[in-house]
Amino acid sequence: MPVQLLKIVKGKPETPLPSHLQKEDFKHLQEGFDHTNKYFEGIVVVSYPLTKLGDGTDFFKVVLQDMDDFYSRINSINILIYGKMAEDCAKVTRSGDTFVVAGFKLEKSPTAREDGRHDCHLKLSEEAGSTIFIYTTSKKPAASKTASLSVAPKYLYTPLNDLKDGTVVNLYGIVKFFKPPYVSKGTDYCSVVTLVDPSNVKLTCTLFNGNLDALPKIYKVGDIVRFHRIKIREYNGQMQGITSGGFSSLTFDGTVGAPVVPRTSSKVYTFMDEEQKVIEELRAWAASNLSIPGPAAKLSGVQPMLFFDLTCQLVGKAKVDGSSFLLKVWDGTKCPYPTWKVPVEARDMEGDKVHLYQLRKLTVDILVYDNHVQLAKSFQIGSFLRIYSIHAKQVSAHQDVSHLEFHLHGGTCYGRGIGVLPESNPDVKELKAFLESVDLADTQNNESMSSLELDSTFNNLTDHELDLERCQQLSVTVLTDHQDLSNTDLKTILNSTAPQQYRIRAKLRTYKPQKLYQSVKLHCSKCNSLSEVPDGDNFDLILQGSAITAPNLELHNTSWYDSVMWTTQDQKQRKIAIHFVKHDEMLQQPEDTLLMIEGGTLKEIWKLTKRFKCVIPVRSTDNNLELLDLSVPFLVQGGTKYYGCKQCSSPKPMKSLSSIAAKQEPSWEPTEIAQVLGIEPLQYVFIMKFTLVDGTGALNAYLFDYEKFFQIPASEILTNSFLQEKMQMTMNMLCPPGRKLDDLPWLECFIRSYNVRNEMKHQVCYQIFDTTIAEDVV
DNA sequence: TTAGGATTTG
Repeated sequence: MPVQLLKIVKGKPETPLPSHLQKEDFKHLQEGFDHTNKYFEGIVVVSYPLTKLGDGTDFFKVVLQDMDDFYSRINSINILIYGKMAEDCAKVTRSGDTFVVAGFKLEKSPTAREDGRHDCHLKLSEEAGSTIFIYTTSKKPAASKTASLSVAPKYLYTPLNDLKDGTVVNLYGIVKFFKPPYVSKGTDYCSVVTLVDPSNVKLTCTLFNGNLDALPKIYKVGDIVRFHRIKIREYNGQMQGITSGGFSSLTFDGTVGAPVVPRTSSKVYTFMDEEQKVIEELRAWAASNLSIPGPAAKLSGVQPMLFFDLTCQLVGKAKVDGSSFLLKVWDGTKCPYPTWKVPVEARDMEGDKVHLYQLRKLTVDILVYDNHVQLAKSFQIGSFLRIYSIHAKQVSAHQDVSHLEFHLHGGTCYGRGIGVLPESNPDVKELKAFLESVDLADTQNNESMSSLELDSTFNNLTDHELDLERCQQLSVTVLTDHQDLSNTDLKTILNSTAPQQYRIRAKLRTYKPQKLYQSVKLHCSKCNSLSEVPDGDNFDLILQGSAITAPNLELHNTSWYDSVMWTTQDQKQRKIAIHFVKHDEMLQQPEDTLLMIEGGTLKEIWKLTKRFKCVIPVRSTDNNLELLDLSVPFLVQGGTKYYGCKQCSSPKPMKSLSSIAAKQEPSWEPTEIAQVLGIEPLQYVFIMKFTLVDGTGALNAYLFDYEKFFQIPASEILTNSFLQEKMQMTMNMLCPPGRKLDDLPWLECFIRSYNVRNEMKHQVCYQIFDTTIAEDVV
């Protein structure tokens, strides 16, 4: 029978397809392939009315969507059916049915350019010996002969590039932007969500509901949502989604490898293996195509003048005035800047007084305004909040002294708002564990409290003023050793022979370089050479050069790594191969995985380092995978590029890494990786020249510091704007711009003198050592 | 109905 309707039982056809038929891939529907005994399967996404051609032949056209590669740019194909077969099909076909077609004739499609579908179409007719099997999803059979059909309901999901005005659809999307639910000016809560999917089309949805719980539980950009029955409308020339009757949603964590557990308030929902597969596909697509922000900032990482999201616990709350409300929160870390305390009467502060006092040095005050007040009032003390787009406002109160204020301004621009996170949220679990581990005695003296001290919690103490005063009298640096030495004045040191060690008390009159990023160099501890940190342009050029050679397929998929390869769709048709190193024959979690990449660009490598633990750019030769030129990093981990010394390294092929992969718990430490690869690693170091004065004389001392002096790793400074800011603040504290010598703070340092001789001259130089910035300065 | 992404100016 040319057209057969098949009954579906438990998701499978009751009658199997004839065994001689084999499935044909969408991409193999090309001229030149033999399609005898092959079938193609797809879902009917469009069916046209039955028509008659000029010669009186019946004609029926449907569009089938390839479900194996649902998110390819081209994933649908025109099916043209003629004669009696057209008439039969037209009677029973419904959108969403699965069509299996065999015995078709393949031809170039004259409409491919205009309809964006497959460049071939399939022609079927009884005369040509074609067969069509239809798995119908319609509950109401279209023809009497199918009256016995029973099928599970099946949802059809529309890609975002295929949305039509006035329709109600089901869809999946990755959250690109969202406003957490807020109180609208009408009767409902409102949440605005912008989605994107692998068609690369965006859709902004405006969702209303009187019940906060009925809106999608989105916690961060990158979450994945499934919307059912969302209405599509055109607004300002673009498609827009809006809640319609029966709207429901599921939200999933967008992290690759995270459990696929839907967040929803619905008691009943469908979610099956197929849907799980879609979520996993979307996660994978997002991981390599979208830049999903990394972990949110902690209070210790707040950057002045910027906006940030904070996951925190509510410790106290208080009404301030009609348009603002105070939330006192903590996340277990200490903000490195002086922060303001909003003056509030103790009796107005809701929260556990003892807890508020104990945490007083770790809590920050966040003042929320206008539309956020109503929501803020409703939060329970102790609950976990995510506050989106807090403004870290830098306010100068006195000369050279500033503090940070945290405001959640009115309005909902940029997703500004507050959401309560459930205790089941992984970020909350992590935060709770961290808060429990915080040793309060570590950050403050945990003395017993008097009522007087309790009151002082709410006084507007300006800690930073006290800090400044301390800096005027005490030293802003401290010694880490040799406390028994007494001070020597600079004049005596200048008149002495080298080498010797001294303890000094001096002021920093000036320092070089003034542009702090210029102070970072690379140092080889073996040959003692110093070199500049290569710039990214050079990295990119070398990557481009290495991308010319195609990956060697013989080196793919070995016992210790799995490989994937693809070709870019741009004109260059660049081939990229990624080799994921396995452990115990298994792939590890992305955050534990080391991968090697061939043919990638700087941008692609950068994206991969956000997801994966280590990325090593490589190239293939006839026999081996090898490192690139040592002008580029031999390893990129987190934000840091690790370089090797060109003089002291003897690079080995990448297979040397397999010895680390085989270890019990490979930690992928850069030094260990360097060692097995024959690389002498270069270390990032700060090199600065301090001009020190003490009233008896002036001398230049070099600072050579990996981390100890500034308590900032030199390896991280170039990629971390917070650390740059912190270092600048430290230097401003050591040497405040525009101050008279009298007003400069004292530094206590150890210096050592040493001789530098060449043929022409002899010089005594000085180097600072065993000295660090005082804890309360940084 | 409400909002329709695109930082307050406290």
